[in-house]
Amino acid sequence: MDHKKACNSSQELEVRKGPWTMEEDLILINYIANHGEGVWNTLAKAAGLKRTGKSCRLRWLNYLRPDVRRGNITNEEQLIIMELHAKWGNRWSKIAKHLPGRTDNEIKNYWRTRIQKHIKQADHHHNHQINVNHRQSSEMINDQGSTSSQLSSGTADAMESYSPRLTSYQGINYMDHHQTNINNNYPMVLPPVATSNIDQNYNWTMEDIWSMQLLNSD
DNA sequence: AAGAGCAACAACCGCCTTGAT
DNA sequence: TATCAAGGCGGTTGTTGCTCT
Repeated sequence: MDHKKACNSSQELEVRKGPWTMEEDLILINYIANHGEGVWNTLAKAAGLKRTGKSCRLRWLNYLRPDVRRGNITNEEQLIIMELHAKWGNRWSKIAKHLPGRTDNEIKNYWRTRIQKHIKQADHHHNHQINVNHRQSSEMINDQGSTSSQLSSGTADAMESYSPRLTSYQGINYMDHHQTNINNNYPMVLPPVATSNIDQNYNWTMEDIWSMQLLNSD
């Protein structure tokens, strides 16, 4: 009795972390397809996933949802992001609502890794020019005093300063990138639904997985 | 060819809010 | 009204792949 209880509690404590495997993704997709979203902790247990509800929710919202758009942030989207960030600051989920298919996490990463970097570079360059030309008034230029709206005042500079590296980055085929991740991280054990489609040269995509699970669901 | 450094992204963490009891 | 669980959000970190030397 007590022993059984101890075993159960130790099993309950076993929580997986880190990258999701393809198996876990398929379990989550199938479960949501059949039972719907919501009550994530219960969902995680019921689906047999050794993940927290939070982890399941995040994985679904940011990655597995069929309507998630991935990669290739367009120039229009860039402008919207910069405009809305100037308006609202780091309200990523609010900004994401104005970019259909984009997630707050993706926008946040995009901002931090690219836009913010280029704005800082542009500000630095701008400040340097000002310091050279107007040393006496340099105390008026203060990085620490930059608010989000002030940062956004560097928008034009930032857009101008987008490096060739960024341009080439925009040309990256994200699905290829993702396929690489799948090949590296996911075990080569596919569920029965997928085995008939296994091809050594076939690159699996989430679209494939999603369409497969739709075909598989009754 | 190898390794160091960097960029990009996925995922986790902690805090806050909200809703149910 | 107080308490607790779940969800939502923003910040941060870890991992991976690419580029450069």
